[in-house]
Amino acid sequence: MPRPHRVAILAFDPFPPFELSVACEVFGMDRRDMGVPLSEVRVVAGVPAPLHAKGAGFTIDTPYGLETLRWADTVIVPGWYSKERGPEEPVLDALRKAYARGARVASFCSGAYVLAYAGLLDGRRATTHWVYAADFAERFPQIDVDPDVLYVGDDRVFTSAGTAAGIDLCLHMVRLDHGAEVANIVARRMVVPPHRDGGQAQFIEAPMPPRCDDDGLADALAWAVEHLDEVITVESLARRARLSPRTFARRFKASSGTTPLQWLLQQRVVLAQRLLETTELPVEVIAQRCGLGSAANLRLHFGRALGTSPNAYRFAFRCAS
DNA sequence: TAATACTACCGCCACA
DNA sequence: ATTGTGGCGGTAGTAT
Repeated sequence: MPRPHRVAILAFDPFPPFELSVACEVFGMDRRDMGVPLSEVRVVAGVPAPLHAKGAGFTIDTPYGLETLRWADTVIVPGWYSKERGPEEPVLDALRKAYARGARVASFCSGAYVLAYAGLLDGRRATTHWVYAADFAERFPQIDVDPDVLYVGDDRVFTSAGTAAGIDLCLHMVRLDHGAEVANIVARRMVVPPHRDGGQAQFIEAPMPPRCDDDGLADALAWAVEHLDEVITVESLARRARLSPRTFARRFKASSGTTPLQWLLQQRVVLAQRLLETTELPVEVIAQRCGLGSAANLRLHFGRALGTSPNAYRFAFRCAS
C-alpha cells in the first residue's frame, strides 16, 4: 500500500473561500469506504496567518508554512489577488523547488498568476478565469493563454479557469492518480458531472467523450457513435479494436470508468435526445435510429438516464425554446 | 407485467 | 517478481 497522496494548498491573504474548499473537498475527504484511496491535505499559509476569506468575513489559521511545500506531491494555488505583482521571492522559490523536486503544481482561477510569476508557466499553455485572461496574456507574453478551456496541463503543471473549473481540474488529477473509475466515484459523491468539456461558457454535452486515447480503443468508440443504429456487441467492438473481449472490457473500464454496454446505452440515449429535439420523427422510429430497437426499450433507458419519457422530454424542450 | 433467451460483467487463474 | 492478457463460469442485466 503506497502512502497517501500529499496535497498542499497554498493560500494567501485574502484567499478565495470557494476555491480553497474545492481542493479540500476533493482531496481532503476520507472516502475509503467507497473505494477512493486516502489523500492528505495541508493548507499552507503563504503569508503569516490569519488569512482572510475574500468576500466572506472570516479568517483561517493553519500550522503549516512554506516548508510544507517540500512535503507535498501536489501543490495547489487556489487564487491570488494582486495581478501587478507576485508573492514574495521565498514563496516563489519554494514553489519552483517543489516543482524541480518532482511535485505537481496546479492553480485555480487567478492562482495562475502565482505560477506565472514563479516562471513555471513559461512556454506552456495555460488558462485562468476569463475576466483575467486579457491582462494575463499581456503581462506574460511567454505564456500561451487559452481562455476557452476548463483546464490545461502538460507534464506536471496545470491551470484551470474560473471558480468551478477547479472541480474539473481536481477530478482530472484524481483520474490521473487513481483512474477514471475512482474519479467517477468522487464526482458522483460530489454530485457533479464526471467530465465537462469545451469552453467556459458551455455546459456538458455528452457524458463521456472517448478520453485518454488508448490505441485502437478510441477508434472503435468513434466508430460506435457513428453507427449507433446498428447492432453493436462488446465482441464486435473488441474485434474493431483488435483486442480480445476480455481485454477490451478491461481497458474500456480503466479509461472511461464505465462498462462498454453502459456507455453504449448512454450514447444511444444522447442520440435519442438530439432526435427528439431536432426532428418530428415518431418515438418508435427514433428508437430504431438510436439502436434501442423498440419504443418500449427506448422509454426504459430514457427514463433511467433522464428521469422522463421521450414524449415528455420533447414537449418540455419545445416549450423551453 | 412475466417469462424466456441471450449478452455482458467480473473474479479467478494460468500463463506470457 | 511484476504486470498485462485472455479463457472460463456464475451471476447480473438486457431485449423481446
